[in-house]
Amino acid sequence: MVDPMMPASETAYQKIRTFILQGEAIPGMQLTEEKLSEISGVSRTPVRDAVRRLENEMLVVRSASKRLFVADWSEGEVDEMFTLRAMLEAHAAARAASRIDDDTLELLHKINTELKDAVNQSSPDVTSFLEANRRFHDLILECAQSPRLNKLMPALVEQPVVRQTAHQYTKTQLNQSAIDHDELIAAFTAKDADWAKSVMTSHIRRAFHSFSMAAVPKP
Amino acid sequence: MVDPMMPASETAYQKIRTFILQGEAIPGMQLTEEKLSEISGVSRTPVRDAVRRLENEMLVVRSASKRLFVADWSEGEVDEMFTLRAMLEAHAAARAASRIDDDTLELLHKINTELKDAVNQSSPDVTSFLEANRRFHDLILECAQSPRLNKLMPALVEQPVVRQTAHQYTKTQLNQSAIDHDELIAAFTAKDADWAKSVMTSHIRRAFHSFSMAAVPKP
DNA sequence: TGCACTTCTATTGTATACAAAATCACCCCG
DNA sequence: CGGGGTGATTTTGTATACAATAGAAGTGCA
Repeated sequence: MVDPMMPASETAYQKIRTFILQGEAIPGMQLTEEKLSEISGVSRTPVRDAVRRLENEMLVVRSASKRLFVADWSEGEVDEMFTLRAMLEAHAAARAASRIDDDTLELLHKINTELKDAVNQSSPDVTSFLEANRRFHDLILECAQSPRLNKLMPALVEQPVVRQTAHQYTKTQLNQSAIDHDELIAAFTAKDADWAKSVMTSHIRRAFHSFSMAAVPKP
Repeated sequence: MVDPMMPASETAYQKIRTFILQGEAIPGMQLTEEKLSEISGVSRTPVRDAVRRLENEMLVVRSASKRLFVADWSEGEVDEMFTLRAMLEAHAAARAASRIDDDTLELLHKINTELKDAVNQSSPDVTSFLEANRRFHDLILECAQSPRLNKLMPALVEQPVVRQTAHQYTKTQLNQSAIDHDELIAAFTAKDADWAKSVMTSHIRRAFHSFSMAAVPKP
């Protein structure tokens, strides 16, 4: 599936990223460049390139003495992340509403159908759900045609804690995402920027509260 | 003033950044790693580190074939940059309003006094103005205590076009900034997040329109 | 002339060796 | 037993050489 002749720095980026997102890495643990080059099978030079990218996504952090660690956030930081993501994705949705074309609308519909299929299994296929969800949001971002927004978003999505708790979501919660997406498509079809913006804001904030409940279940 | 034992990658970062921001670099011109290592006096390895940082600030861009160029934006992109900056800095101001302490308030006041001094010369000292302005906004950002916001902001400030047109601002426009800052301080003193947010939004959007007029003077 | 193909050159990518810096462990002295 | 320093070890930083790739410039053939 992946390009076998991928540059080493890209290999390193993907391997390390997966290592962190899949939860093999413990938040706060140290990552030496040496160790990372073993994990990814390339030398330290491309590893350092990969690490710079991961630093910008805030998946790894650097201590004052330049040592690397797997990121670890407080509850407040996760909250702030969702807040910022809601602001920026809502803005993206508003821009997309003004710029969207019929082909893109159709594609969004197709992706959301796949998302629904992933949910409507006897036990929902969370991996496929996350994959379809990512593609849905990425397409909107692309449609917003804002290079700067594209640069900023990676620092606000795909965080390990969030990914891991996704498996605890109920079918009802996953279905609500599909319903939100349908309403977004309706707003896009009407080319109503305000509507799209509002729906996206609700969508992200609801995701945050679903996450909070899954992460810290009340007894 | 600068640390003489600065790491080479930091030297490279500052030299290249200055090279671009001071307008010695022409938007769209190619930057080879070789050339950059000559400019900064270090080898290509630390240059590559520096370039990664500059890429995130979108001061340099990479073509599909990985060649580097000085960034060059359309009017629409500058507009979008100010819009995003207004959103995020307003959010930062709101957070800061809830968290600010007396020492920080006093410091903000002191910085704004320096800013006013820079403006109230027979011919305003634009360099000092920009310096004080930067410190004022940086302090608010720090006070917002959001690591993520801190990571995002560098991609939205200090753009070459903006810096260069700053020298064309009228004394009235520069003074208006000082007045905005005073009102921000008032909002912070009252710990009124909404007020702070509104003032910051107006402040950034006014700056955008001042910039537009300076950049594209109407006959 | 136009256009494919091939060589050459410019530029980025990677590995490795060594330098610098930070951390750690230990020992000595009080 | 504690504190401070000192040497060893780990880790990051830098330079350099070479490999791989993209772009440019020719070259020959129709």
